[in-house]
Amino acid sequence: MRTKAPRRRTRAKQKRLSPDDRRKEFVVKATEFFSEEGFGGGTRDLARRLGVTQPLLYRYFPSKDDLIKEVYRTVYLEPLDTGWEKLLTDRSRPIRDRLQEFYNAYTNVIFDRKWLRIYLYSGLKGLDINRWYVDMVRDKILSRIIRECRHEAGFPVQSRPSAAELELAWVFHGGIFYYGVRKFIYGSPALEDKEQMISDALDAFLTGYARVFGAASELRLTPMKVVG
Amino acid sequence: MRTKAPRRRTRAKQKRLSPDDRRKEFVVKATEFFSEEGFGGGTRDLARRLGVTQPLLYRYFPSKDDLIKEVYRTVYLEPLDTGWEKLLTDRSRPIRDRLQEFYNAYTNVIFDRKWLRIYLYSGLKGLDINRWYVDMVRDKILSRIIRECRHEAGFPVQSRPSAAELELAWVFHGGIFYYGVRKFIYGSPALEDKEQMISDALDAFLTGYARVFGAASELRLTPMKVVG
DNA sequence: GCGATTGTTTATCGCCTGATTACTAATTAA
DNA sequence: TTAATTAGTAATCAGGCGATAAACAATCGC
Repeated sequence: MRTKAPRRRTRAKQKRLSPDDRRKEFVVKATEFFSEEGFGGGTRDLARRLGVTQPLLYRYFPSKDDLIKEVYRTVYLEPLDTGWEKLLTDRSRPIRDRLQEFYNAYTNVIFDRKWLRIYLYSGLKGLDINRWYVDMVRDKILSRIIRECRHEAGFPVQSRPSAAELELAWVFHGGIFYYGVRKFIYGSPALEDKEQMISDALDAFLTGYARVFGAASELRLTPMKVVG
Repeated sequence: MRTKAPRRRTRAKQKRLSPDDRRKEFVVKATEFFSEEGFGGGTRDLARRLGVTQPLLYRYFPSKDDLIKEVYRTVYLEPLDTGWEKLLTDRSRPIRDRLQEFYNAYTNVIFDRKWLRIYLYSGLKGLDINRWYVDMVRDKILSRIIRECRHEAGFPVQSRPSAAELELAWVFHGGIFYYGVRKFIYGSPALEDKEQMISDALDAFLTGYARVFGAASELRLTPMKVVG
């Protein structure tokens, strides 16, 4: 049916990239594609966006699902682990500075439309990788933050953070996370400079932590001090 | 298999409900179905779950999309507007009590697997109804909370809340919201009693608000009654 | 140059999807 | 009882899906 026979017409499409480059290009573009369309997006649409034909995808990935797994891998694992743990535990600096710098850096990574959308999609699918990520945040970030808070307050740090402490840290962390969701997924107008938001949230968290857990006893006491 | 026809072999499936009942049943079950499967879920699977055949859906809804719209409507609009605004602005009670009670009630509604999942799916789709909901939270809940905080602190309340104030309220609100996401979508173990979490988050928010925007001494942050 | 290798496309398969039509049978009114 | 109405089903359509096989064409070793 096509204008096939008469002229040679080398199709402009054919680029014949090296396998490695192709593969990387596929994963990068697939990440953009699936982050917008969801993982229900079709392989034909994806191929069209890539400027190649659909079966070519199957030369590089055995199945759509394998491609998706690679997308998860690059989204979740690649941008992580950039020395954040050391940053958080460097007690030569004030805890507030450390937390501000950490959350500046952390949000520079995750406050990205692609990242956030893929994260939410995978969360809705109930994927293991999502549970792994949540556990990682709890164990590598929040638990550490609480330990630093306890150290700052003169509490014993060898004991595990209490459920209530962890929960308050989660609310703080989740509140910051939700700022990104509002801005980059809901398209809500960003009401303020990101670092200012983090600074204010940090103030609230640190003073709140001191208020809720800063009583003399390590046992959970309801805050009894009535201010003024 | 009713006691109706002795021989006839009436198929057990046929129930012939009244149109109103059927329709309502369809919407309710469709909400459950789509909340789990996402809106990419198939009409045949939905029909199977309903115990009817797939074409019957099209007798009650012109298209799958119309059914989905009805699902949104019942999820978003039905459980809302239960006198929360009055609760928030009742200045005969301490602001902390009001906020605690409000968030207890609010989370009783939205901390529901169905609700949260549909909310997130619709957010990822970028639907108008989602933007409407976010605007509603901002204008009807957060702005009001800030106004009460300002009143409590002796600030002028006629001026609009500043962007920074609104942002701090969003972080607080989003942190609470994210608790529900963690618990009901990610299946993360709920670390603590919900109302205790709200109480602690409230302490952090109110203390933080006072620290960031005003003199802490002028805010009454803790409940009157002292819990042993 | 030439053949071998391999990146890329064309054509297609089987299955599933949303939606429609024509029929069946339960209910209602006379 | 009987005829009209309508809830519900069986059969099916056109199109899209993921995936495969075979044909084509760009590159590389020689």
